[in-house]
Amino acid sequence: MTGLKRASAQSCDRKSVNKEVECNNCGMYNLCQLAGLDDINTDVLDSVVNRKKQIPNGSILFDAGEKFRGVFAVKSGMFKTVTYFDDDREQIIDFYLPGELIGLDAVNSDTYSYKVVAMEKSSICEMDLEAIKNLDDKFVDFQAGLIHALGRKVRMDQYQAILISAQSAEQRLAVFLIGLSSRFQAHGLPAEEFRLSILRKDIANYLGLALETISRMFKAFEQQGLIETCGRRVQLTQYDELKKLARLK
Amino acid sequence: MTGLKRASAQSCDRKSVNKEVECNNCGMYNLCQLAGLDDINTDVLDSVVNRKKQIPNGSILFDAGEKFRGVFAVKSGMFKTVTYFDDDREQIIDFYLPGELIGLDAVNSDTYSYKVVAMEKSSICEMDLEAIKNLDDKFVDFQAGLIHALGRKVRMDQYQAILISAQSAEQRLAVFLIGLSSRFQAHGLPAEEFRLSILRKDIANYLGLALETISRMFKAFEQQGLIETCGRRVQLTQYDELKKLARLK
DNA sequence: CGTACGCTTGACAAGCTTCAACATAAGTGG
DNA sequence: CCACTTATGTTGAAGCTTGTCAAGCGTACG
Repeated sequence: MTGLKRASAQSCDRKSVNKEVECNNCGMYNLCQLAGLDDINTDVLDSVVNRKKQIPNGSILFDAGEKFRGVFAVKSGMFKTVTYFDDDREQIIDFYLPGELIGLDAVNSDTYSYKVVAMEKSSICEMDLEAIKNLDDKFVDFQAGLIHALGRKVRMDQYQAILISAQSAEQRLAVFLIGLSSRFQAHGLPAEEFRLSILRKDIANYLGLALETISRMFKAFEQQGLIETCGRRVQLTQYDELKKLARLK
Repeated sequence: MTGLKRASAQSCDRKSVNKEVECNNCGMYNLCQLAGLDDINTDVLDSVVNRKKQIPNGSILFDAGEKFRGVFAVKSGMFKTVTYFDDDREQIIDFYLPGELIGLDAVNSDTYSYKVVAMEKSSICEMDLEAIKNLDDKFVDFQAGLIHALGRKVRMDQYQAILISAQSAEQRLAVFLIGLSSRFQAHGLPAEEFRLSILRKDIANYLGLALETISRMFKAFEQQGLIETCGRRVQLTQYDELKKLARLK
């Protein structure tokens, strides 16, 4: 028997962590360049970007209503954005993977509009937008970069939204996994095997399903040979079949 | 018996049309101002904005893959954005109401990424972004306006996405109606009574439910006295109760 | 080693989809 | 303006999917 899952008592690389994103694969890279550095390693950048700050698991990067203080790129780990219903039940808005930008939508407003929580030991780069305004002549191009990034964010969110509203639990979970996979790939990380740091509870919350349904679906996918799991590790062993389930082009 | 619904054979204002948005309530107003006019009625604007162009029902404003040619504001009527699954089933991404901006996310990319269809006789204002680049000194501020608008779009879409993924059909439809209502209100249009130009089929598609379920939910809401309907007209007779169902703050 | 948390599994009930038939409204051509 | 046709919406019955509740297991961590 090959693959991740052996006898359940046997060990596997459960504790493994997803790799961090390379600068040139990061969603902030373009903005970093536009901020004025030709060589990403020069010290010039350090006046604008606070690099690879460590964020412990469970800590809050920022909360709804906090004053805007910059845009963040996930360097490693994973975050979730959260809001609340009238009865204070938590609702997950979005997950953020390495290479993705957090807080973009708050750029020209005063405050952030949601809470951001680290879902594991993570690291981030923080870009100080005030500092960038001082780079006068380059500011127009930097803004154009922001607009481009925001456009991508809108399209990505809409795409995700469609998917979450799929009719069957099977389709929703398939779409969710394919989505994660392609997002890892988009930032140069392994697409068919990764650590899924998201709890069943949070997947269920995000997809609007019961946690038990998620559990059963994972089992069903494994039995169909679509995926293999080992602790938090997930391997998409039949990517194309899973994609067919998701009904995506 | 008061209200919209009388005996079913009786007539009511079925053909009524939603009002058009006033310029100063339109999502494009800020951009129009930033484009350089202090008085919205001056001819200066006409070099940049093609105003109140009529769009017949069912016609395509632009299609996925078409070259970017500007941003649109809905002046009157309603549009839907659409994409397709692998089996060419249509999937609705979003609806656009008077005062809302279409195509913002395509600004610094080459092409549009979805199809936009008029759902009734409508009118739009089109803003030519190339022409705006000529307003050099004002361009930085204009871009800032774009960034602000994009941020709002991201937050609105995320908000909607959360809602659509609500667990029960009842909650989804409640959320959908409240959402429409607040969007009409946001642009100075009547919030508690409006023409719902969206077909059951399209609501179902958008919410990820069967159209029969939508039909039954509408009936249930009417029987609970939450809404009254007459043809395409909808009146939210107990807004607060409906909002409670939607579980929104 | 024990406790807390996350995950799995089973049984049952509720909710939703599907299919089919019908009703109503809108559109078309004489 | 009416008869016809098509599109849209409603309703009922049956069956499947999913949620809920409850119990138990595995894993992580102090």
